[in-house]
Amino acid sequence: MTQIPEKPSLEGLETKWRQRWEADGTYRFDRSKTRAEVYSIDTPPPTVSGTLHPGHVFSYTHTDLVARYQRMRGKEVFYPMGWDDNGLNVERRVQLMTGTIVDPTLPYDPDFTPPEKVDKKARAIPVSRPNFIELCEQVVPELEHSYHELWATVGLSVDWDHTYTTIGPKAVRTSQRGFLRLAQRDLAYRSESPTLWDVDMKTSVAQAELADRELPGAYHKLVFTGPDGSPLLVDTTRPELLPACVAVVAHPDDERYQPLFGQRAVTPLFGASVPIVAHELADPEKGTGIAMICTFGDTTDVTWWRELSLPVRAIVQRDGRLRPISWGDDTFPSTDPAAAQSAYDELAGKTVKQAQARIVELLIDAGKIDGEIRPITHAVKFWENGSRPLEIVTSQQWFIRYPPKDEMLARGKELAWWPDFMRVRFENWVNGLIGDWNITRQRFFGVPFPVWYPIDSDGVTDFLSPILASEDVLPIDPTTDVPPGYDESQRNQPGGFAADPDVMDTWATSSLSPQIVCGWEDDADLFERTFPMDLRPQAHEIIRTWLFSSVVRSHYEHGSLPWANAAISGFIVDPDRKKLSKSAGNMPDDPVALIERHGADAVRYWSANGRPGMDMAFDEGQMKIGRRLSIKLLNASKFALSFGSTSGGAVTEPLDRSMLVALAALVDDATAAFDRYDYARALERTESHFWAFCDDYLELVKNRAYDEGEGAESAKAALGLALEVLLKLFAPFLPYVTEEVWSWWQEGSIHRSSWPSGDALRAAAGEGDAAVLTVAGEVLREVRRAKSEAKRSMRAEVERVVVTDTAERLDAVVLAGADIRGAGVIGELFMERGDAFSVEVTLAPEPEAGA
RNA sequence: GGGCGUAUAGCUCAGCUGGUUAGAGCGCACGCUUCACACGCGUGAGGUCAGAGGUUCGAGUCCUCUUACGCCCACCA
Repeated sequence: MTQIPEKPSLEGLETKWRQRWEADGTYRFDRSKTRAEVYSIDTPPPTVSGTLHPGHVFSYTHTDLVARYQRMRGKEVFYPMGWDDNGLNVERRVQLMTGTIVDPTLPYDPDFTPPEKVDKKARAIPVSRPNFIELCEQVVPELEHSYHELWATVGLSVDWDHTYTTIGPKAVRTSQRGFLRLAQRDLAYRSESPTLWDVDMKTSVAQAELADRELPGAYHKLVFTGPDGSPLLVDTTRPELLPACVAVVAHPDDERYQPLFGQRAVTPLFGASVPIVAHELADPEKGTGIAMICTFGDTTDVTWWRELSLPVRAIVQRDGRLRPISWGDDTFPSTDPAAAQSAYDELAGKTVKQAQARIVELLIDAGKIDGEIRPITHAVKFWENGSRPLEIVTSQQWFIRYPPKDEMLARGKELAWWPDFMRVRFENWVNGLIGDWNITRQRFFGVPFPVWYPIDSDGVTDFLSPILASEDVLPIDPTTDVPPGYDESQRNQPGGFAADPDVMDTWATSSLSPQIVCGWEDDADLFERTFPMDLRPQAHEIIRTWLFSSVVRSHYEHGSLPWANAAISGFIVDPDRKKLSKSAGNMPDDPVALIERHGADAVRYWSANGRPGMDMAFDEGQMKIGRRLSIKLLNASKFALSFGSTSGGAVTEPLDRSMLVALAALVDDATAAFDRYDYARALERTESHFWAFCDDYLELVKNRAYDEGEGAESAKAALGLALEVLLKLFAPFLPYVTEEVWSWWQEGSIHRSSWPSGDALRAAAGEGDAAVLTVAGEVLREVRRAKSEAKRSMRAEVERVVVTDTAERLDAVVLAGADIRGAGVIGELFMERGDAFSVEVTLAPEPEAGA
């Protein structure tokens, strides 16, 4: 207990209590508790590659509100934090921060240090893969530190002893183990197939990471030669893929082309004879109604290629340039190989974009473009963070088989969604899934596949007979570790082995976050106490990725959901309802500045107004209100305590009992709301109750509390009880100011105290009647109105007040009569029976000025 | 094109299973140095609840359609 300050203030509370909580281990997880006593939270590991913005604070606060509520309800809360430092985004960030780029052919340079200042205009410095990983490992902890600082200041009640990273040894071991188990059950398999490919990052990209962007393009009407030698017009937006054309396709019902099906057409410039085929995905409305199928221009090409069993004529390399090709063989047939070769030589080595420009010139020169080129705008697939459109290349990839859709949908039904309608997003995604989950990334800073491939005596690597690492040696890196039965000298040698060169998709690791934090196989004791978890809080935009893939992994490994509840937060929008983003230029100040300006509690207050699943406008005005509320709590508490609280004393006065009855209803309401993850309602109810408590009850009771005797004792006991309950109800939202006030008169941390009980309050209130305070407040309001209209001070004396009302309500007025007279400075208080409530106020004459 | 959500005072939002004159805070206006708080207190003025139909004794609340916005999915020749 400390002295109540003369002038209570919010300044410095964050630093003071942060340190104290840390020193006392207030939020440390007690792992002696059983599963039933534990509430475990699968925190989203923020990706350290980005920058923190108010949206992060918004949603992470929501989780903390739940954590604090559950803790006060008596649950032992398991609330770790993770950092997502794995993946393509981190690599990109490190590349930019250090001005480097990986060249895997370079040897490790132990003396390499990145430049002090990165010259953004200069070419990136090529570094070896081990050097680059070193850079990542240096940069990432710096990023993590700034995140930790922010979260601690925001007041997240995280147990920092359980922090994990998605690239740390624990995470690598867990994801390698998860992978091996799936591979052993043939649920993970390796296959060569067309894959969406980012030509800048030179890696494949999963369906879940795609984003469409509108790009300008143009229809070119290419002149093919039809079966009878007449022109066959084929519209395309990708003329540069003409050399990769393997067929032309029209809708089976399209009468214009029905006679041609089964015959062949010849491509312009290259003279390749291709079949004319039918498929229902061909749209008679688009272009000329007949399309060329290229390997591969888009995912529809992949579908056609697969379903129509067409050959592969791949021309785009992994760097996005056209590869050299010799025309005239079986793969690239031509009626005029020499002409085809000379045309193609103009394109080889060029980027897709350059090749397009050149081939259009060639086609025009050859008279093979019919009519005008018609510019259009169309959606093109990008990697969500990429800068050039994705291409499709074929390569070796690891895939995870998806479970049958009905099993996945059943899991979605089993999960409690807050709000419930978010389940639909999950179901939409499951129903739209095509193919399996490609978990391979051709990157460097990630979780390596714990796999090698044998090389036969002719030096040919057998990618279809992977050598799996054994679980007990994990984590491993196959590029430095050696498979059983081999030694290092056999690496990349005939008769030896080759390491799997790739790393896992970031979601292949993140999907195991429950297993990572709960200590799957590594810490069976912890796992038993925490898994399956209670809550997955996350944003709705990653339902299709993180939530979905986590459900799949847990379904396979444990035959259960990874958690019982999913709380889906909305995000912040600007006043025009646009999503906040740096690119849109509507990003407000960074969270650190907001906290400095308004205080952590105030920023939390604003966050807490966002109900689960609802987007909310960014509004600093709300933070100001939160700050005002915090200050009010300080002052009102100081006032309530200034009478000397007698906790546990008897509450005997009708007004006091009435207040407690109303408070009990509030507790019930707030508790029920929290149980539905509706923290926003709990706050709103508590807040409005608290202001009414200050305006009416404190005013009504203070004269009596200043006195002595039974009435005063009742007031003090009621004030103490009410303050304790109100502080507890506010504690999840305003952890700093409530802890400060708590420390003035209570032992221990409020955040480890027990959540209030409505029944206990009702027991203390005895025969309380909520109407007493309500009616007293209404009478008081009328008296104030009279004073306000007379432009008199609230302290102005009132000669007499006549209250007209029903008998019942007049009884309530009688019970609070003395308190009303005191609060209103009323001489005489009369009552008259009537049908409607009215109050007649006669003010005392205004004292002479200067008297 | 399909799905989900949102639309209530100038602004940010409540309004739970339909029930008397639609609420709060901010902002605004007018007042008040009231011994917890001027980072305050009091009082007040602001709304055909997006639009059109319908169900009902009764609709902001339920149904249908429309409009606007947001998100997810699909399309991408």
